[in-house]
Amino acid sequence: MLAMEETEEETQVELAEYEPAFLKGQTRRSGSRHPRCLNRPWEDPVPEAGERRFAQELRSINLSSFEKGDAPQWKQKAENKTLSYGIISNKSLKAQRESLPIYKLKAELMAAMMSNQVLVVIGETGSGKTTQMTQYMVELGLTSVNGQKGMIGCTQPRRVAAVSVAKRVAKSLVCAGRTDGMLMREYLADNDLKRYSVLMLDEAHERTIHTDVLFGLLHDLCRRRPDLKIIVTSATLDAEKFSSYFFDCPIFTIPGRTFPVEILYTKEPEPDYLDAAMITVMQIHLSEPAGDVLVFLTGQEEIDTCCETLFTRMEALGDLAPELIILPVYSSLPSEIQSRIFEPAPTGSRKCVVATNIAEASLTIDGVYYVVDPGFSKQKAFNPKLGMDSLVVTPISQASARQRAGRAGRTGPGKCYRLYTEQAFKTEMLPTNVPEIQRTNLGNVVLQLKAMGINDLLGFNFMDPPPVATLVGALENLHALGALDEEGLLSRLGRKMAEFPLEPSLSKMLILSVDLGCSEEILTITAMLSVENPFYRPRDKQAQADMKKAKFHQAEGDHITLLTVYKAWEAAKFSSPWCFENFIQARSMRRAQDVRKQLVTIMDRYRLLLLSAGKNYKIICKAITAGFFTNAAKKDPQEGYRTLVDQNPVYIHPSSAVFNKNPEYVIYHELVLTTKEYMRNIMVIDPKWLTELAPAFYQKADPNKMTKQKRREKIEPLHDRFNPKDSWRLSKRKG
DNA sequence: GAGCACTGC
Repeated sequence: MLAMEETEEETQVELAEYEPAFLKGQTRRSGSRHPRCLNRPWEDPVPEAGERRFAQELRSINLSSFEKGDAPQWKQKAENKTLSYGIISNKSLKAQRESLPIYKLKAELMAAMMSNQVLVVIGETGSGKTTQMTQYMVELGLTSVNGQKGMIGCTQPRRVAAVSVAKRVAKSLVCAGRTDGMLMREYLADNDLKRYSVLMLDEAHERTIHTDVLFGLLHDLCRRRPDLKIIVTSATLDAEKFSSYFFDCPIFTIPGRTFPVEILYTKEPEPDYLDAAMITVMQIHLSEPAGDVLVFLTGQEEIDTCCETLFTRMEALGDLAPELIILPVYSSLPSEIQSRIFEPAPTGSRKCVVATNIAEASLTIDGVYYVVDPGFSKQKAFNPKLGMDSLVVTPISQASARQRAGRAGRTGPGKCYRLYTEQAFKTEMLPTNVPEIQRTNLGNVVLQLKAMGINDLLGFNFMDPPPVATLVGALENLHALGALDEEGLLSRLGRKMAEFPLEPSLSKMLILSVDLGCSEEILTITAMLSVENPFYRPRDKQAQADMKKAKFHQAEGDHITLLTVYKAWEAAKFSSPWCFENFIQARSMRRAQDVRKQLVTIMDRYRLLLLSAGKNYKIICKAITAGFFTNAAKKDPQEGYRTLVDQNPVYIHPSSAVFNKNPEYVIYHELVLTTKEYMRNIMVIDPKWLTELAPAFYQKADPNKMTKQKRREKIEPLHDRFNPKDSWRLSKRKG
C-alpha cells in the first residue's frame, strides 16, 4: 500500500475532516490548488478576454458548502458534500459510423487506396486499423516499388508502440515499425525514401515535432514519388485539416471498438479542481456500481497530495465504505509501482488510478468505467526571445478531453465527469492541442532540415508553421556555433553536428572535445544532461537526499558534478542498490548509459576518437564553453546574474552545486521559468575562455572606454553579431 | 531556497 501519514485522531468523524488540508491550515502547495497560469504560454502573454473570463469563473464560484450531519454515517457524509452535474450529452464518439458494414468499408478503402496517393483514416487506438490497413495493402500488392520489392513503413510517435506494430504485422511480411523520429533520419540518408512503397503515419493527431516535419517532407515527396502511397491516421478533429493539407484527399472512418461514454459537466465552474476531483471520486465510489476510476491531474506533487488526502478521507469512513485502492501513476515512478495499476481490484473493492497525461495515450488501463477530468495538464512552452522553456498548467484541448473520456469506454459503457462547464468546453478550450513544433526550441530540427538540403526554412511548407522568432533564434544560434555560414548554408562542422541526435550546442561541444582530448568525459556529461534529473528527492527524506547529493558537488559546477556521479556509479559496477543508497534515480542512470552507448556508435562511425582528460577538469570545462558560450552570464552587482547576450536577469537554481557560491562568470545549460528565471546546470568559467573559444562572438570591450577596474576582464558580445535578417529570405514568406 | 507532463534519435 501507499505510505500515508497517520491521521491524528482516528476516532473523530467530524465532517471537518473532509476539508481539504489547506483549509485546516496545513501545508499544501499553492500550485496544486489553482492552475498557476490560465493563459496559453506560447501565445501572447496577455490573455484574451475569453480566457480571463474562464479564469475568473473558475475562481469566483465555490463548491457546495459543508454541512454538519448528526450521525457519522458514510452515506450522509458523502451526500453532504456533493457536486451537482447536469447530463448534457450522451453520444458515443464513433457511434455515427458504427453501423457501417465492415466488408463494404474494406472494398471502398481498397478502391480508394488504388485511386489516391494519400488517404486520411480516422480510427481510434485499438480499432485494429493498423493491422487491417497493412493487410489490405498486401492484398492489393502495394508491396513493390517499380517492380522491385518495397516496404510498408508504419510510423508511431512512441517506440514501444512501433515495436509492437512491427511484431504484430511483420510476419505477414514487409512492414517496418518505425518511430516518426527514425523515419526523419532515414530521410536524411535518402531524400526519396526509395525503399518504401507505402508510408503510414499512425497516431498523427498527436502531432509530435517529427510528425510535423515529416508532413512537410512528404507533402513535397508526393510530387517526386507519384508511386508512393501515404496513409495518415488521426483522431476525428484533425482529419479535415490533414485532408486539406494533403491535396483534399478522401477521409475514411474505421469504426472503433469502444463503448458509449456518458459525459457529465459541472453546472458551475469549480474553483479548486483538486478538491472537486477528490469529492467526485468519493461520490462515485459510494454511489456508483462497480468499475474502476481514473483521475487526470497535472503532476507528481499534485498526484501525491491527492492520493494522501483521498486515503485519509477514506480511512475516516472506516468500515462503513467498501475499500478503495488508490494508485498514483506518473512517469518518474519506478516501473514496479507503475505496473500495480494493471492488477485488478479484489472483489468488493474498487481501484482508483490517479494519473498524469501518461494515461491519456501512452498507457491504457482496462476496467476503467469512470473518468474524472479536471481539464488541465502541464504543457511545455518556449519563449524564443529569451530562449527559455517553461512548463505551465494549462487548460487541455477538446481533443484531449475526448481522448480522456474515451478511456472510460474500453470495457463497457462508462461515465466521464468533467469538472468544468459545457460552456467552457465549447467556448474556452481549443479544438486541438497546440502542436509541439509551435512550443519548443527548434535548434535540432533546423539543423536536420538544413542537412536535408532544405535551406529556405521560412518557406518550408509546415502544416502549422512555428513562430518565426523560434526559427530565427535557432538559425542565429546555429550560425553562432559555426554550423551555418553567412549564406545560411551548412558548414562542414554543421554537417558533422547534424549526425548527432542532440541539440546543436551539445553536438558542437562533443565534436570539439575530440580536439581538446576530453571526449570520454564530454560524452558522459552530454548523456547525463540529456536525461531527466538523476537526483531523487522524496518528500519525506529531503534533507537526507540533499546531504547525499552535496557529497557529489564539485567546485567547477553541475556538469562536473554529473560526471562525478556517473563515474561513481560506474565504479559501483552500475548497480541499482548503489543508486538507492545515494538517492539517485536508477532509471535516469540507465537511460544516460543508453544514450552514451548510442553516441559512442555515432562517434565510431565518423572516426571521432574517444579520449580521456583524466582529472584535467579545466579542459573539460573549456569544451563545454565551446558549445555553450552563448549561454554565459555575469554576476549582477545588484542581484542575481545577467546574460551576456541580452542582459536578461537570471538566477542560480537552488539545486545547483554553485548555489550560494556566486561565481563572477558562469555558463548555464538551460533557462527554465518557474517562480523565477532560473539557470539550470551551471558551470563556473574564466571569462578569458569566451574570447579564446568564441572569438567571432565575443570580443574584449574597448579598454579606452572603461574604468581601470573594469578594464581587467570585461567581456562583451559583438555588436555586429550575426543578424539573420541580412541573409535569410524573409521576403519569401507570405504575410 | 526549488519542484519536472510526455516522447525519442
